[in-house]
Amino acid sequence: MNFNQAKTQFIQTWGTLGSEWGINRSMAQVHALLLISPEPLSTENVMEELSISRGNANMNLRDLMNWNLISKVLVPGDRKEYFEAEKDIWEIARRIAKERKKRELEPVLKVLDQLKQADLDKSLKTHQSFLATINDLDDFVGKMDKSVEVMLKADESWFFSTLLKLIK
Amino acid sequence: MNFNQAKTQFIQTWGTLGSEWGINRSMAQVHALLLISPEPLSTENVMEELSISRGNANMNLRDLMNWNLISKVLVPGDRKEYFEAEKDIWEIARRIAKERKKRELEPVLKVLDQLKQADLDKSLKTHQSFLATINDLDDFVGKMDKSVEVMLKADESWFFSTLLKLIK
DNA sequence: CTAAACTTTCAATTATTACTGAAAGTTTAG
DNA sequence: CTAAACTTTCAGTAATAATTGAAAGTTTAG
Repeated sequence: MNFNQAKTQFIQTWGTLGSEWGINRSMAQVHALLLISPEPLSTENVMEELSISRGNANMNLRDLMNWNLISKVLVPGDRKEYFEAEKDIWEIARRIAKERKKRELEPVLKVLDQLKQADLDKSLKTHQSFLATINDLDDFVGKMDKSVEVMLKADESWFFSTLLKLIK
Repeated sequence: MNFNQAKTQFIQTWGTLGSEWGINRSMAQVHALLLISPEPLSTENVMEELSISRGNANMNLRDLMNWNLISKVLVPGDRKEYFEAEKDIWEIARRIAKERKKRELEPVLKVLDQLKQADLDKSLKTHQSFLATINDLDDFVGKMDKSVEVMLKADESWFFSTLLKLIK
């Protein structure tokens, strides 16, 4: 396998993985492209490399900025904007975890807490069962949330070594 | 908020969360419905409760079986099939983690390992950068994979207490 | 065996999500 | 100031994913 094949397959694979995890395929591909690029790339570069439109490239670059996964780079003497990706995988994982916690975990926790307040008749089996599930989930999601906090504060080697040395 | 409102909102919320994580909305809703139901439900029950078609109900119930999240229950004297969900949230999390590991993590690891073999010219910056990213990712995804293994072997209280007591 | 009860399949349709490209908006060099 | 260089927006279109419902398949009671 030569470089271009490998590069294409990497971008492809990352795109597929992304879409399996609810991330827009193109966004994941743009990210992959920037991850392996030694130099910052312009919108045009991205358009060409991935054969996508200007609008698409622009939107996904903007989204990646909102996820804190890439940043703008100014090249002196050039009016174009260039983009480069954070390359530290652990840092990437933390930023993704942070965003998903904020966007998904926290809202769900809020809903679960509200549902606990619903006025139920505890003599009914259906209501009991509902409450039990909600309570269990709230507890679990709360622990997940806290775990992500731990991860956000931790450094990589500590985090994995704590986790992994216990497998033996 | 009364029971039916709470129930509807829970099913709704779970469906939304599911689709944010790459899981079909209906499948997540069927799962939510079964999670809070004190009794096993038939395909007809599911169709009525969620106002979905027979085909849709059947497919999603089958998928949930493939994910090991629900199982068939036989009710004596009844030819219909009934379904009940695993209710232990930690067990649910383990089964989901197990499946996603198998379906998504492992294939990606395999690709990354192949990409490491690509024949590259290490004097080129682009190739160096590619290889560095692939290596870092492979390492990281490998650790994630191992962490899931730890989780699969662990029991809940141990797992979270190990993780959480270190936040202080 | 066979007809009723039930489950599964899948082509056609509908809903959702993503993408394009041209126009509008913004910035800056001169 | 203004025209060129660049970025953003968004209505229309295309691609993808999910759903329906009727027909085909399967099982079992009698």
